Amino acid sequence: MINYKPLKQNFYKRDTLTVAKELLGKIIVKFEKEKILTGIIVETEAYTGNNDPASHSYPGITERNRVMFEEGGKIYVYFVYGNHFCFNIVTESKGFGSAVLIRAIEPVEGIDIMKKRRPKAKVIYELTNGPGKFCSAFGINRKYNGYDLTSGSIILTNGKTDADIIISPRIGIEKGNNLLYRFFIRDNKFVSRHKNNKYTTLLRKGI
DNA sequence: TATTCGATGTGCT
DNA sequence: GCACATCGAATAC
Repeated sequence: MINYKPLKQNFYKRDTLTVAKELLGKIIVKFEKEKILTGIIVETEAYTGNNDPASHSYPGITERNRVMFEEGGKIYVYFVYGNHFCFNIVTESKGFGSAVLIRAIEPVEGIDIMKKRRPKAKVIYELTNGPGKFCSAFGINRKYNGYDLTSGSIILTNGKTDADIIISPRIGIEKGNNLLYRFFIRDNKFVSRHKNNKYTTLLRKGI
């Protein structure tokens, strides 16, 4: 088994849009009892502390969004639509109120476990091509809220960085639709499907 | 294949 | 009481 080296906290304590973009291609690793789950991050969304009306942090600190205001490198998990969890990575400095939502990953290790947790998935990409699906496949729930990504049972590590990326409006929100805060890897079949691709912009990663 | 819609729990007004 | 960073079944074509 590979000895994964966690990204350090200074990776997360930067501008949220930069972190959201650079998270593409990174590997998420979850250590379970005698098992390991890994996957490549292929789709993210930024939720900033800069006058972003769609961000949970927008109204200020509450019991739910408290972790968003902590220092970059923490996990923010919340429950949504009565059924699903969403996994976010807190960014920037303490008090800032910002995070990146992980919307989709490409499974690498532990696919047998993911299939057991998502028996309805007919093809591999249905295991993790959406924020709720990813959390279900990885067994992520509210107990991970507030976890430290640099020293716990979930870490990120370096992966590929040479793919093209696409920027678009965020999915499933009403407010802040004008902001191009969604990032995903071009032509990757694990990206969550959605209708409007007409506002997307193509960029080469690293610019 | 594309679009609509119901289920569901919790945070916040 | 209502909105909600979703999913998947049902419906319409």
